[in-house]
Amino acid sequence: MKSEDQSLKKTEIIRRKADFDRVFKKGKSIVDPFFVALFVQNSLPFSRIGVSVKRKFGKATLRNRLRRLVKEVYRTGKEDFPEGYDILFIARKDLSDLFRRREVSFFEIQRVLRRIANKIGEMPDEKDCTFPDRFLP
RNA sequence: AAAGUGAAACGGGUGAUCGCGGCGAGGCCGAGGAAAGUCCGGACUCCAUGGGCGAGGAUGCUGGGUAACACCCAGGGGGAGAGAUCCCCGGUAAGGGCUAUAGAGAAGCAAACCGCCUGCGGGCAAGGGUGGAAAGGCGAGGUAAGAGCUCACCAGCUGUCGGGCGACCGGCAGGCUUGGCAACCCCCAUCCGGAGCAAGUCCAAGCAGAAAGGGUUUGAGGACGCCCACCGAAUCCCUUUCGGGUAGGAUGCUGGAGGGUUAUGGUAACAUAACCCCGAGAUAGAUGAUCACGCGAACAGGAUCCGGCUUACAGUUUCACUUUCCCU
RNA sequence: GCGCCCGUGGCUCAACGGAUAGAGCAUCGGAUUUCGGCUCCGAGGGUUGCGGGUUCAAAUCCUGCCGGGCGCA
Repeated sequence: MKSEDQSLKKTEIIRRKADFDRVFKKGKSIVDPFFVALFVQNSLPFSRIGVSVKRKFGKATLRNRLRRLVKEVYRTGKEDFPEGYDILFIARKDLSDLFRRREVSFFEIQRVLRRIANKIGEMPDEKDCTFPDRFLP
């Protein structure tokens, strides 16, 4: 997959409850001031993302905006993210505070998510399982 | 022109690039006035069905509108304001309860602290004082001093006559008078069966219930309780306990008490008719991002659907009206 | 989508509609002690979550918001 493909289909978003449960239960975590990222391998030739936003984060418009920004960052920069993972971003309180003051732009979310994506790629103990999964349907 | 009152409308434009959801699939459509809070009212679905009583709840001036409402329109009374206008609304001579402190006395044959009068037995409720409230108000007559004791006016009550569908309004007469709180219980009138789209229906997958106890054709049980009718079960019903599985898909799911224009009826809310229009259907949940145009800034994102109410809201526009000032 | 509860000093809780909203812990000051603790005495600290209403009078009653918690499907 090359960077020309900037579409984001339904299948590239974590939707089923079982998938969410799997990430929550088995996923490894990366902690950032704005997000906690959980990720796990998904036996697919591409990655899927999900966003978890608590009701306490803000009102519905704010929660929707965060989801859209995260999806937009992933869509326009898939080459920055490793393939074959389910990645779940959980918004933290510091981000909520900034959101309420409207001090968060697309580029800041992009910067933060790229930083997290690089860390996922660097995780050493995951490499063992990466290759066999590529031959699965 | 200034100050103000009341209605109503708009509320993120244009272009480029990359994207998202739906469907009859190169096309078209794709969040709001509040989508919100979930405070009311319905539609719809299930509880087998019908009726009565009760409990509980809601509403509360009158008439009308509506599917219905706690909403809307018109009217009545009271209050605030200079006015446009705004706010409030059943019953206290059915009963019970509460009215602290202060005060002589706080709810009915009232009471006498200071006081007024006196024939020293007593009489009085005008003045002072207390209080949110002192048993009609105010003025005159009257008297030893006083009092609806008498009279005029005003308020209230009862009766009566007239107007209005009615709430009420107006006139006359009477006897002289009844504190406040029902957003305390209560009374009266009217209305309401219960649960909710995670309702409900179908398909697929999966596990483990022929588990244990109790009940029942002498009627268990049947969605607030009771009663009547009715329905109703022997591997197949009801109930308690323990244990196990699923969290996928379809349907409900959007064309409706729907909008717009015109005409008619009505003071109006609204109703009726004709013609035209079709405007989301997701399910970790679709509208976004970047750039340019000087800035792009409110509250805020559908989840079964409608009618209201309430709350939030940058900026802007329109209409009607009031008061004051100036000019013609 | 429904149903229910709570909000009072820094914390945990009281208060038939009636006086200056109380109690314990905590805080501060003093006494006691060589010092500290314990103990004793005293003091400060409240928009009763916010707004409007009923009432002579509201933490209490009614109502609209705000915040928090619980239960059912």
